[in-house]
Amino acid sequence: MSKKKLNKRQKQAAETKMKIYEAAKELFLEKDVDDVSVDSIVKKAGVSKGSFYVHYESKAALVYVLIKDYVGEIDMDYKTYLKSISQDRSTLDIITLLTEKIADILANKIGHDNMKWLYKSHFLSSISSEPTMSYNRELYKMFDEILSEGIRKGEIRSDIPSTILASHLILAIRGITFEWCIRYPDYNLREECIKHMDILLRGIGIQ
Amino acid sequence: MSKKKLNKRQKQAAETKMKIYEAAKELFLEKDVDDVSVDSIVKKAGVSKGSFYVHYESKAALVYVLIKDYVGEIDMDYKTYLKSISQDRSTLDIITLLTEKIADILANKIGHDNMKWLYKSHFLSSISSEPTMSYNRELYKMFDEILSEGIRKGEIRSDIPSTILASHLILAIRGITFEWCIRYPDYNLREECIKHMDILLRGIGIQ
DNA sequence: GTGGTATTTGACTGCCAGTCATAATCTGAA
DNA sequence: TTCAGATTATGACTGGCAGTCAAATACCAC
Repeated sequence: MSKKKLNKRQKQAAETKMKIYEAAKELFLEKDVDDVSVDSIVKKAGVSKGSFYVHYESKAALVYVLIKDYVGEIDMDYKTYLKSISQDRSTLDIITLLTEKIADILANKIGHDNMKWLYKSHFLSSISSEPTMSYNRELYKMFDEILSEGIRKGEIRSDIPSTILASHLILAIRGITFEWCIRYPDYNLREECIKHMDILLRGIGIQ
Repeated sequence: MSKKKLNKRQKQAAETKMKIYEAAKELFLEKDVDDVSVDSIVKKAGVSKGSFYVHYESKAALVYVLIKDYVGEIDMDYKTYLKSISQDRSTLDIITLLTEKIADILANKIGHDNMKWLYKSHFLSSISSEPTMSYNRELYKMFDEILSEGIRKGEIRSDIPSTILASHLILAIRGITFEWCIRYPDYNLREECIKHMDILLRGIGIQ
């Protein structure tokens, strides 16, 4: 973790690894991950191909790290936004607003191409889905907190545990995002999120 | 469409094409589509590689045809089942039953490996998602019919058109299936479909 | 210093989708 | 019947890419 106490060799190695990471990051922003070869990464990074495989087990392993870091960043964005919402809103309002924010970030910050690739990566055995799918992901915790508070306030049905409800809501957003990835550009992510949530939230509210 | 009126050459060509189709079908049942090379298909079919590309533009084009045919078959299964359900059930019951049937077929008839590959194929630019995703797909029509009948009977909220509701329900099933593809085997498709539908159907019913 | 280790290098392997020049076969018009 | 042209079939070959490996280099600890 600490940058200190590295001898020259270790510094050199860390530098090489970082150069690969940064070069890959830039290239992946330019084009689809599948269209970026390891050769092009090492060329951009100014290191050899053999070096690449010393620092990363495979191309997929590098992509995994990039995704993991990026998901972490995104979840911080969500958290920051959530804190900025005034607390005296209804639970359903908060969920709706957060959902809209998520749709915005997916569509505008991350973008369709990257999202599409991310979803595809879930189907590649070489890349673990853990960073995005883990129930320990910050996103699940956020929804869980909102929902358990909603149950406490009597705004949300209490016959299903908040963690389960959270997983259903996130699953739904994922379903809509999946649909968006495929139907793009004939599909408005934000709009469809709102419409679908309207139905789903009626199903989790107190009737 | 008709088998007649083919001269010797055309018969021969049709035979070759069919041999490729059948060989591919068998191989894809044995292993993941990505692990089946064109070379292995033509070897099994007993034709040359060049011949393959006379009949199919690409490996993806062949897979497309196989998927299209298979989706057609599956939709017929759904339809047959739907007809077998007694008509005097409530709309919500019918939808629940149909959803369970779909989950059964996906999990047991098609199976996890094939479903995973099918979902992955949506992210390959070489393979069109049209057979599964088209709103003209038989599945959408079936849900639409059930829902519009439900609206007519006053069991389903009437502020959203039945076609839109149908798309939301199918999207939800797709979302759960997606989750199942990734979380397998730690995820029970049938069970989760039922639980999610329970919430969603509360949201589309008359309150 | 020096022996051993971490790091780097790039040519090489193996795999696979797709191509192409060539050959074999059939058809239909003359 | 004939044969020129069209269809279909062949398989060696190309190009691109992920990953390997033996050899070279640079560094560290003793």
